[in-house]
Parts: sequence; structure tokens; C-alpha cells
Amino acid sequence: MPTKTYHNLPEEKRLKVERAAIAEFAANPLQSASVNAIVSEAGIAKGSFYQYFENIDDLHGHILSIIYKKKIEVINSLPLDSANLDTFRYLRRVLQAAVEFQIRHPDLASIERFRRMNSNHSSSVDPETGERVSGDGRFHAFLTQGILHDDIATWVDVDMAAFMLEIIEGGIAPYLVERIGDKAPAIASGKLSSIDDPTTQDLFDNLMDILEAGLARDPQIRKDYYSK
Amino acid sequence: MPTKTYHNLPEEKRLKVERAAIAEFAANPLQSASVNAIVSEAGIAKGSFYQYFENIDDLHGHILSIIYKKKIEVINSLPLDSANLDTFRYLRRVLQAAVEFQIRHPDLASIERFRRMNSNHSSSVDPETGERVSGDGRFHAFLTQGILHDDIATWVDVDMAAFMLEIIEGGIAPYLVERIGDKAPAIASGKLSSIDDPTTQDLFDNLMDILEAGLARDPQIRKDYYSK
DNA sequence: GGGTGGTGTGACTGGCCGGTCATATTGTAC
DNA sequence: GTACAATATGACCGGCCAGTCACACCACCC
Repeated sequence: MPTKTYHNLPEEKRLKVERAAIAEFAANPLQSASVNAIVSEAGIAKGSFYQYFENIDDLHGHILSIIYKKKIEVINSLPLDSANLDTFRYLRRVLQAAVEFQIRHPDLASIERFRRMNSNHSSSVDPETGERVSGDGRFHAFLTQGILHDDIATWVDVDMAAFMLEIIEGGIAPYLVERIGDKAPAIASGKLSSIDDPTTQDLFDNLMDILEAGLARDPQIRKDYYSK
Repeated sequence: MPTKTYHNLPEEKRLKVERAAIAEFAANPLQSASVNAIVSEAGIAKGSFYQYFENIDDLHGHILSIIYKKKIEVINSLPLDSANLDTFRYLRRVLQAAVEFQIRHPDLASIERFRRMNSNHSSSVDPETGERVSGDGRFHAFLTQGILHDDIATWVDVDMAAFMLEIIEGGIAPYLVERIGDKAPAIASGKLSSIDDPTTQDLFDNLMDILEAGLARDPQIRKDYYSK
């Protein structure tokens, strides 16, 4: 955790430090990130750095907490068309948020990617329930609920599917952004939301159709496609 | 490329160097791998290292070529039940190979994972055809063939699906191995093939059912499940 | 004025790094 | 044996690193 001294700093100075740290962590994994590079980029003395943070891991953790907040912001910025999303609308929303985050904060997304690859535990077993849970458990809960609501096929191995969704969520955002191509800057600048762009939504439709057909108990996907 | 001197070395010595290099590259990404660590682990002098390799990237490239060969070995070790695999049997085989490789050569798999994450281009556009191709193009070709054979739905966005399969192939192996659990050592030691283990095959069935239902033109998946 | 506590500073230390090179050793051909 | 090439060696160099610390600065209070 950053020191009290750091929290007392004028916001402008804190932002300079954080911008420099984000640039460094986006370009190098924590393992090979350099304190010297950060302090010189931020324009502060090395001694000051160690008055603000215990070490570089401390700063890294602080940046991760910023990423977490920004993610919530992005999720909340997406329009919510209904209070109770059905199962696959919820999944779409989660993936949409990942893409929107990638566009609006590519550097933060890059830091997250470095972190994911360094944490090599693919899943863990809950010591209380003895249940196996992949990652943070979001998709696990999503799938369990989906089965309860008769939206997801009961034969689906929940934990494996959760893991699959997790790696898709983590990996597909940069690809989709590349596909979106020249629209990305407009979305990044806030002039456009990926929600309102038909090209982007076509890609999402296709991805969701594949996932929904794969997971749904009674897939209705594209059945009209061949009858055209 | 390693020097002539290196190729002239007695095999035993070369193996010592390669073992040390593999251990180092499996534990650290190329960026933060250490020549000193490798030479001390291999028991050779630093000067010798630079008689064998131009630098650490040179050695890394050499190890990658070894990985490539071992992968082919693993693929060829899988039983081939038919000369012409149908579309989804082929996909199953590819994923099976990834898992078998992860079990038999976890260190090599880890090196590959580091490499994948460092090469950050998610896809590229072929300058001749103008066609977009994900990764090495294997899955792209697979899906195109699948559509021609009426096995895969024509509405599937081939390139996006190829990218999705690629990240699944790259990410799911460690997870499946963890699920297989205590069977892995027996498979690693060659006493058992993952093909012959029912637990492993159940997991594969489930994964393949999800993928097949998601991609197939006329999914027959588990339709008997609910009629039981 | 003087005292005190919070903050800023950058030269310095010790360590690890990649890479070099003069020298030593070994192998081979005669 | 001699001569010559191939190979092995580790001390050494300059560079970058994380982390420290003695000192300087500044604001506030008495």
C-alpha cells in the first residue's frame, strides 16, 4: 500500500507518477519493469519514490486497484436495457465491457494481460465447499444460474465452460478491437460507443451465436439463416 | 543459429546446455532470462556460451526449434483411427495433442506460453490476398474446409472463430491437465495415454460438445441427453 | 529567533547483468 | 617430437539495477 505521504501529495503530482507507472507496466511485465524508468519519466527523485511506495510491487498493486476502478466505470457506462438481463444478454454485456475497456484504456488492458499470464494457477479448489472454481468465479456463477433458469444445457461441465469463457474474455478483446479497426479511435474519444456501431455489433452477434449455440439448452441460433 | 562449434559438441554436453536453457526459459520470459544462470546450471564457462551462440536470443530460437520437433513427435504418437478424419474429429485431435504436449513436456509448454504472450499481434492481413488470417492459419484452413464439407455453419465468421479456437487451444491445456490431476504422471511417464483414460475423455467430450454445438451446421450434440 | 516534523534529493553501495578477450588446454596432422 | 587450429576458461569491463542515507528544504508553532 502507498504511504500516507503519497496520499497527501497534490493530485497533479500523483497523476504524473501514475501515468509514468502505467506506461512502464504496460510496456514491461512487473518482473522487468524499472523503478529508474518510472522516476525519470515522472520527474521525481528516486528517494521520493521510496517515500511513496515500499517497492515496485507496492506501486504495481496500487495501479491494479486503479485498473479495477476504471473497469467498474466502464461497465457502468454501458447502457442497461433492462434490470434483469437474461443469461446470454448478461454474457454479451460482460464481453462487451472487455472490448470497451480495451478500446478506452489499452495500456491498462495490457497491464492486466501481463498480470494474467504471470498468475499461472488455472483454477483452484474452494477449501470450504471442496468445489472447483475457475478464476474469480464470475463465470462459474453465471453458468450455474443459467442452468437453474433452463437457459444453459445441464450436461455442460460448469467449471470447464467457466474457464473457457474466462480465457475467451481475456484474449478476444484485442482481436475484436483490431477487427473494428478505424472505428476504435472514435470510440476511445467517447464520440461513439461500441454499442452503437453496427460493424462492432455484427462481430459480437457472431461471437455470441457461437457461444450461445455451444452452451444453450435449446439453441434458437440462426435457425432462420438457412430457411432464407 | 548455433555455431558449427556447438553442433560438433558431444551430445551429452549439448543436452546439458539444452536442459539448462529449457529450465531457465520455462521459469523466465526471454526478456528476463539470464545467460549467467544458464551457464552455471549447465556447468560450462561463460566464454564457451558465446562460442556456441551469438546471444541469448540465438539459444532461445534453438530451443524453439526443439519444441517444434517435440510437438510433431507428440502429434505423431497419437493413434490415427482413420486416414480421413472428419471435421470435428480433426479438431479433437488438435486439442488432444495440446493436452498431451502439456503433460509430457510441461516445461516446453511453458516456454511456448511465454512466447505467445510476447508476440502481441492478434492477427494479420495477408498482403497478397488481402485476407485476414489469425495466428498460423491452421484453424482458418480447418474452418474453411469444414464449411466446404457442410460440417460448419456458413454464418460463422471464419477468422474470428479461428482466433477463438487458437486462444482456447493455447489456454485450455494446463487447465485440463489440472482436472486430470493424479492421472497426469502416469501419462507423462508413458504408461498411459490420455486417449485411453476415460476421465480425460469425458472432459474432452464435454469440451468438444460445446465447440461442436457452437460451430456445427447441424449439431447433433447431446440431443439424446434430454430424451433419456 | 529556534525547534520540530514532514518532504525532497541524488550521490552512493553492492549486486547482477551481457559480452569480451588474453590465456590455457586439447585435438589433430605430420 | 613440432606445429597449428579448435576449443575452453574465467577475470574483467561498462552498464543498469534496487535500495539507502546524509543532507537540504520548507512549513508551522512557540
